[in-house]
Amino acid sequence: MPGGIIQQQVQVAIARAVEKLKEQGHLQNAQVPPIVVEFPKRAEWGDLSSPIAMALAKLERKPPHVLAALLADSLQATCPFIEQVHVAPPGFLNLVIRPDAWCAVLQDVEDQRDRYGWSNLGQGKRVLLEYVSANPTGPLHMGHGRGAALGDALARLLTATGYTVQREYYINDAGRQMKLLAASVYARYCQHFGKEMALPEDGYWGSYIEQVAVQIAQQVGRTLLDRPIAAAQEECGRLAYEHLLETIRQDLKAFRVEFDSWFRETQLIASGAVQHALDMLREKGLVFEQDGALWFRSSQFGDEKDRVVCKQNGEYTYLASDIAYHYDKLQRGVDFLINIWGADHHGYVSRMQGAVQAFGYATDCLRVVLVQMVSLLRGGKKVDMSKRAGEFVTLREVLDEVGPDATRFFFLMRRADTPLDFDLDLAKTQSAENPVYYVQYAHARLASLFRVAQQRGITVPLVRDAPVHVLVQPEELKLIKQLSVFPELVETCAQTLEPHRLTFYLQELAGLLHVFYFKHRVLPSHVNGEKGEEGVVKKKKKTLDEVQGTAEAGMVQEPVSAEKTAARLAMLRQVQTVIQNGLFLLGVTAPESM
RNA sequence: GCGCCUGUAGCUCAGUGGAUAGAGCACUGGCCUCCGGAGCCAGGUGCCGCAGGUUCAAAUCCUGCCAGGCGCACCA
Repeated sequence: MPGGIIQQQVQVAIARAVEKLKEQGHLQNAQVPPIVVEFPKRAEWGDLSSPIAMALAKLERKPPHVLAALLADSLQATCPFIEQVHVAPPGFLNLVIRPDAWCAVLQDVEDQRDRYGWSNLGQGKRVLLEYVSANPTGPLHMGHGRGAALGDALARLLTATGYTVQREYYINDAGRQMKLLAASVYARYCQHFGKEMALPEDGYWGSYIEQVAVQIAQQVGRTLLDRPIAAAQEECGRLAYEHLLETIRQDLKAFRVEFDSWFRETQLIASGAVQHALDMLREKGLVFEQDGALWFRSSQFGDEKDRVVCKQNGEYTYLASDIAYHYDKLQRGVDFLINIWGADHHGYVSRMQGAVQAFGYATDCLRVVLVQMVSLLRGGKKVDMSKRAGEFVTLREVLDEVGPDATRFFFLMRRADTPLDFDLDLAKTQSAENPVYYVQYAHARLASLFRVAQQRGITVPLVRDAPVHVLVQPEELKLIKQLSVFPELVETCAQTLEPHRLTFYLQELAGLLHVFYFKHRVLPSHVNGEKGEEGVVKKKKKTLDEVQGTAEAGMVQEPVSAEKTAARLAMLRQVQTVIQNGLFLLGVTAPESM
């Protein structure tokens, strides 16, 4: 697993050292455990460390510190960029890297620019990513929004790591829910013209139903009033479906979430695909009749019990459609499927994986990401939402209130499988407390710095033209090290399907930048420039209290040479690139100014 | 009752076997004559739900229990 460019080199060096021990007969085992290289938790343990000796010790049944010492000697002797190697109990290898070696990271970022962090991990494997897939029976709510943000981020991450991604929205436009929608809208339509008509008891009560009914009334006038109820309802259903789906499309567009394909359940049924899928299962003996219904033997695949696929009344269940749908997806020549579902569907996972298996595919051809609930916080209190009464805050309302950037970032700040409290007030605040602004501000601040530099006639040099070896301050090295981890992080996010890690990474990176920026000057000061020399900023007498706030930083006394200015500008350009790349993968904009 | 998910600082949460477990918020006190103060610094808090086990090493893996959420339709 490729970490930063330095980590990779260290891994290679350790691997060579291990081979050498083998040749010298210190190791009996042919097997070499994975070579882990990581940042140690404490600065005094060096720049990088590896527990490799402990892993080897286990296989070799030798004391870890002995193996560690042997490896240390070998590394010390052969690796010019490793300044020192220490062995710490019980057998850690702690490495001090020559500070200027880290500059390779900056060159790496500059070479790859907006492709830094991208990789070919997926080797072009085809992934079909299905997300949102909300029923067209109402506007999108916050839960859908979370799924949308997650799906879009995953699509970006998977694309960036070398997968070929198709984004699909599955439209459940058949079945009971659509009938209820039709009846509900028809009732409101009739009521609009003063004709009495009761809403179905378990129908849709939301006020948006009335709005749709009014739209339909304007569209077709009174023409449906005289039609037989069944036909009129069907027509209402069709029109309502079109309106609601269009609303969903527009909401998603406003959220900057796009799909490559929209797949309709009714098409699946009409084409006979559902029947075909069930026939195939029947041939395998995985479908049987009982009590006048048709059942899928899902219990053979870890489900609690068998499930009905065709009801007594001859209609397919949603499961039948979904089985056919997943078969269809698998048949399209993809390597695996990813579904993003609401966590309330978790009981459904084993059934679908069963279906996948039933068709002869491995269970891991289908990965399901479950997304937990979203609650809205306003004024520190939860906003009541009753889906039954159709009273919930829609995604659109939140988008209008806080904008797509903050909304996306907030949805992605938590792991998918933990419930999310969405703090509306926090999402709207424009200060450091708001993580989105904190990160975006870092980007804008750099953009501003480069603008000022340009105004002063100072160009931002390329890394190869900059004296980057002068970057030795702790704040500088921390920044560079953080940049070096980015490609590995992107891969981890893609592999675990967990974009939230990226939000944490970006907050850390932004934090490191702000600290650096506070402590160190980049451009030559012109306050002191009255003497014509850039450099030392005037020291002012400080009280003890003030020293507490600013001291230790040492930034007030620091001279800014032309070299440092050039090196820092070159470095900060790369920081900006990585922030930009990271935000891009989350679908959040990187503003030049705010 | 069965299944899935979650229990980590006052709150919200990171931490895919490594060393003395972290961040943000909240609270307190500081820091702007110059590159964006939308920023920074300094203060402290933890039987990592509980109990066993595996391991040189466990918040992390296994088992059991406790608590919360969700699911257990011929609805989607």
